Amino acid sequence: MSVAAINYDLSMGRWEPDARGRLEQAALALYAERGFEQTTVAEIAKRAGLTERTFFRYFADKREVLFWGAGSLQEFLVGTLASAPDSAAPIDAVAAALEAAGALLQERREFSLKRQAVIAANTGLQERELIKLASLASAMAEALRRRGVRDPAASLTAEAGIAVFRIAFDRWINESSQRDLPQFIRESLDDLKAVTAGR
Amino acid sequence: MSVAAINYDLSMGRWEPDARGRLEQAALALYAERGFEQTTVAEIAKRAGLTERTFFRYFADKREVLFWGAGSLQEFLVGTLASAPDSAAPIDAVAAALEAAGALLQERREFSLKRQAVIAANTGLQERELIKLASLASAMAEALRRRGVRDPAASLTAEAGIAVFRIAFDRWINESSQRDLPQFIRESLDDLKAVTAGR
DNA sequence: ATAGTGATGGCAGCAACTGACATCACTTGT
DNA sequence: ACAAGTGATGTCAGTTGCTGCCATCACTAT
Repeated sequence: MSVAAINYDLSMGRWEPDARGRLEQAALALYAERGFEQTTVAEIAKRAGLTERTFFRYFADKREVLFWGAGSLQEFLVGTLASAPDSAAPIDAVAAALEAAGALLQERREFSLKRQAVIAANTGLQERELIKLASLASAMAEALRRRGVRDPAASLTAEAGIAVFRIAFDRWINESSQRDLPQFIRESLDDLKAVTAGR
Repeated sequence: MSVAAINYDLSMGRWEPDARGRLEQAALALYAERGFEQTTVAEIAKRAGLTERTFFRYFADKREVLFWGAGSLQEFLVGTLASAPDSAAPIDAVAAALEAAGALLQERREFSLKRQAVIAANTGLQERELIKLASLASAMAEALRRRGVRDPAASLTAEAGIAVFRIAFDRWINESSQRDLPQFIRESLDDLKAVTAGR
């Protein structure tokens, strides 16, 4: 293992900044190299210059380290949704928020590719991703309710939005074409509208 | 603990029939009584008159014991979808299959209530449920493709169907009204159609 | 009877995760 | 400058989920 592959060095003591970030980087690198199951938490911690116990202070479990960004993504979506014009139909407000979020994700395509490859290789990680998406749906449904949308429409709109996002994201990751993620989202929404219209 | 609460007796040797069923019943009972995390696999096995090692021969992990039925549900859905008339629009064929499956679930409402209460109390179990639903969606998408539906439409239709089912099932479980689950599904689909039409 | 077969038990071991407590680096008040 | 305080980290022991390996049991076929 080359020294360059390690993201700490011996001159670091305790209290080196950004322990969480170092753990995230170390985990993603190791999961990508050897696979999720073949990586122990102790190895991640060691690579980050910390101990296993400290890992579990930052992340609830071995999987969560890949999903720390979900929180800020959720905040962004809810915020964008809340500031949409009142005139927008709920489904379009949701789509607009997802497109904006997609534009952000797009800026880190390399990272997204690497991360998704790791997740795709392990069912436990897929489970975690699904519950994060479900959490996003709940948060968006709540934001819609604050806009006066009633249930079940609010929940259905949010769930439909997440379905659209999932399909669009999947195509963005797996198709070599360099098209825009927001563009994929728009197209998927149009497809959903066609499909639910019985076409 | 009363003797009646135990689903084996000392006259049983090895080779008593339906080990899997006994494990399922024991697990659901214990998860409902003390909660999922407070129940050890050893306790489940003991209650079923077996050992921990045997539990893991029947179920891949402690959560899976609650989801054994998902396989047959998936077969049923795919079969029903495959035998829908060619004239039916994809979304309506999916809805019809889901309604038929809902009619089956309805026959065991007590069991469904108990099981959902256990799942609702634990995020790990919710994760597992989500991936089972995602698997259902994949299987339905594949069935649609065999009907000639192309791909983003097939995936989107299946995902939308699962979203409809989730919302309908949730209402069926949590609303005291004794309305039909298939009826909830129809209504949720209508809501989705309205919502995606921009209303 | 004997050998074979499939289900089960027993045991050792690893890794994920947790609680309790010690220790260190840095800050604050005086 | 020094002591007390604070928050992040280390250390260690323990539980539990889960797996591999081999022995054992009940039953079946020849």
